[in-house]
Amino acid sequence: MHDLSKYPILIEDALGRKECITLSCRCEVWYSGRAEAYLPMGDRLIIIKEDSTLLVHQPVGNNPINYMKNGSRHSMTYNGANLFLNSRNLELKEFLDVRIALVHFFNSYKLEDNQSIQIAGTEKDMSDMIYDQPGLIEDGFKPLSREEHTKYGFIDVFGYDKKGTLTVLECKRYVGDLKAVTQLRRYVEKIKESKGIKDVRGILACPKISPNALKMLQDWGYEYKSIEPPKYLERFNKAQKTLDFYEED
Amino acid sequence: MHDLSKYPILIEDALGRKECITLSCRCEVWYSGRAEAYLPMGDRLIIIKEDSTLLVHQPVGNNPINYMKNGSRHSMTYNGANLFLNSRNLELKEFLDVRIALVHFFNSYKLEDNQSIQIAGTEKDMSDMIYDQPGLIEDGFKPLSREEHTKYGFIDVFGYDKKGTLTVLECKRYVGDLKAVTQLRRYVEKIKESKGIKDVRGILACPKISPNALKMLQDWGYEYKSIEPPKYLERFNKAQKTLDFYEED
DNA sequence: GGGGAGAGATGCCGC
DNA sequence: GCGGCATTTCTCCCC
Repeated sequence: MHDLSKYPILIEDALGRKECITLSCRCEVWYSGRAEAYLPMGDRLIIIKEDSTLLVHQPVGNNPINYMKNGSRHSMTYNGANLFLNSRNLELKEFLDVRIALVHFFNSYKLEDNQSIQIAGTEKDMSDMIYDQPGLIEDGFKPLSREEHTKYGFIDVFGYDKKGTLTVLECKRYVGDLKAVTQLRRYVEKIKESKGIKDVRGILACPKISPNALKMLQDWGYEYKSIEPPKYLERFNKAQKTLDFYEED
Repeated sequence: MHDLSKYPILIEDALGRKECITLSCRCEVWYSGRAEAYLPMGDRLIIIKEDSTLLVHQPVGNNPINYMKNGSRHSMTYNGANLFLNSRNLELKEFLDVRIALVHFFNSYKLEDNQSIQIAGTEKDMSDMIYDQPGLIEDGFKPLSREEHTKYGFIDVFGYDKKGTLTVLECKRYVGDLKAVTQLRRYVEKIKESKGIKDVRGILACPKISPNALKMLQDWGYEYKSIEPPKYLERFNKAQKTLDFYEED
């Protein structure tokens, strides 16, 4: 591990074979691009993926402390004392430089994975649920078709209430905040302007709402409807993730 | 590598020693919590950090495809055919389950790092720059305070122009968009209301602005000022990252 | 702990 | 490519 001279060729070979590289090392990092950053010497885990994505992870925390997006070019050199990992993305004008003083471990391996994740419980699922069960908003609410929905851009749901008043709905899957209210306001005003109608209702549909957001909402004459986002996969998950399932498999 | 029975104890020991774990394996993943998700079988890199953060990375892409935040508990079991990595965070009501069919490599190592990153070129730097050099906005502009906190949010910079008109400034470090304009509008309206003044200017300061955002800004009588965010560390970086620097070191 | 807003946000879909 | 917006956003700061 302490002979650093072998790593430039190991890295080059692994990059050529499009392997996933993991490098645990003591290093310092400079970044220049959308901002300027410097990270003093410490132990980190560096990952280079087959698409040339580069991640530098500290030993704590969710997010990489430094990174380069896919499309970057990486090269490693050795100067007799340190390894230097230089990454650059000329299109994005981003540069990342790592000085490596010590390597704790190195591995590279070709990963085979062409699967995509399936997710339920998003804001899209929520607006779909409201389309299918408009009574969740209120009796007599009639959403317009999805085609017209797309025609008006980014409005989650809109339709007519039982009195025939045009109604704009903004869905949030978690706590409705000030931004959600201003977003709703913008859509209502856009609809008023484009349709030439003065009487348009605005409803914010979310499981919770912050106190300030509720006040602003009411000040502007809009409404809040408490709605839980759907979680379609829940039963599927519970059935699949029991150990019994796999023992039979 | 193909004897999976050893991994539960290896993982347990590594977790006990607060080492950083990297596990490259073929697996499928279930997540239940803020949403519901399922990821079919494929090769991934799993990382468990000393603070119990867990990341599942596919061989491409910037972000983890699944993850658990720090504060989660992890355990691994073996049923004679597969390994099961179960993570749960009871406080956040989040659950992640991994079925591992094959291990490509495993490593754990204690990482020592108590350094923090230094960043320049953020929005805060931008409002500081304007506060220090108010002439960047226009001649005679006099900033009163930074980050004025109001009940409807906080304002980056506000002050008086040379004619004595109260002026609200919203700074964005990149392209100003519709959200930035509605944010500025919200602040201006709040100031008008709380101070009881009708004549308040609103200026959006950013290097670029989207066409729709500019139109909305002008429709409402606000202004756009092109300002580049500062990059204080740039010279420092250029000096430090040359190889000569380290050869002398 | 909740609220509000930035982020080197990222990623997705639309035009 | 840009624009607009959701995100299992994450993170920070402040109340």
